[in-house]
Amino acid sequence: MFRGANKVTLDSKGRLAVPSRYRERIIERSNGRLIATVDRADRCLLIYPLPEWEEIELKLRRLPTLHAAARRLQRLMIGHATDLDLDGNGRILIPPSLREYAQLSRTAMLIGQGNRFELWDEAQWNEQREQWLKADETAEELPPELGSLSL
Amino acid sequence: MFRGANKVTLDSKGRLAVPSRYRERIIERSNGRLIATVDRADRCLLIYPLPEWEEIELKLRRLPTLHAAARRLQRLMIGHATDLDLDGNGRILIPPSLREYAQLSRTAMLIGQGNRFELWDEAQWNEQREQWLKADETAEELPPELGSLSL
DNA sequence: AAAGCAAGTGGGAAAAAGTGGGAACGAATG
DNA sequence: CATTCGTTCCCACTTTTTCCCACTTGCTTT
Repeated sequence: MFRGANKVTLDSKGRLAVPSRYRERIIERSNGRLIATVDRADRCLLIYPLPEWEEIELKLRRLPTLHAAARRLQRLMIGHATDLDLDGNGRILIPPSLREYAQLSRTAMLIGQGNRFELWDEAQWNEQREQWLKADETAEELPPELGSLSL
Repeated sequence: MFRGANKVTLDSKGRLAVPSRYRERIIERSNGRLIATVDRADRCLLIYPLPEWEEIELKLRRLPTLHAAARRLQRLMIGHATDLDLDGNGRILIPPSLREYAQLSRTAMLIGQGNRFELWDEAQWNEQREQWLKADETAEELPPELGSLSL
């Protein structure tokens, strides 16, 4: 699975070199085919190997179409899902609309998150991280699954 | 299936170039025949490959005719359903009545939603999207399928 | 410390996609 | 019956995208 935080650069055409240590795994898992979509809560992108995404898309499509919140989720996630293929140099091309959504400038962070990556603009990633660290978790109400978590 | 958000333009004759990555699939699925109709809730159009639409029409027609809401849905959806054929250049012609309904200007967004597309005026799509993102989902009543969804 | 290799970066050329205009065909009306 | 309006089909141009090649940078090894 994917782990770790990587500083990456988007060139003038919007291309992003996937760190080489992930490439082999991506190619064997999905023949280099990835899907990027938007994150609902944060201004970042989610990048899945195609088979992982297909499972998620199936779950989303089974939700009731007449339910407003479900429809919103479908529109955001399936509506923004875009195919990205690794090119001959191990790069992917982030299309302008997604680049805009995540407010990506030249330097970005590619974060391994298990079955997917998250792609953040570097500045926003750093800012968010500081905020997460500051938040005093003990003061908050934790859902039961979290309270019993042992790290 | 269809995914992704595409900026498209309607020319002065009302023609819309379907992004090439979808064309092959549309042609093999329905020989280039599409059906457009109106969305019940939002000012946008729904565009289905003919076979997909036929299933939906069947479902709609099976709804109880005496139920007022069902009757409304039938009248709106079946009543506005219009044949659209891909022309030699991969374009479809959006008829004036549908263009009006969705308040389509020159630039529009074609959104893949699994078995169909949605066609929005660009400005309205952007506006709606911002609202959806602002909406705090956690504050709402989510159906059980949504609450346990793991993305 | 230098050389070699691997990874990352940039640019250019070829191909494909998108756009607009015009001509031909058909229908409708005077 | 002729003319005009509207629609459809087709061709040509422009823009965008994709693919490929070459250079740079930084690490590793000797």
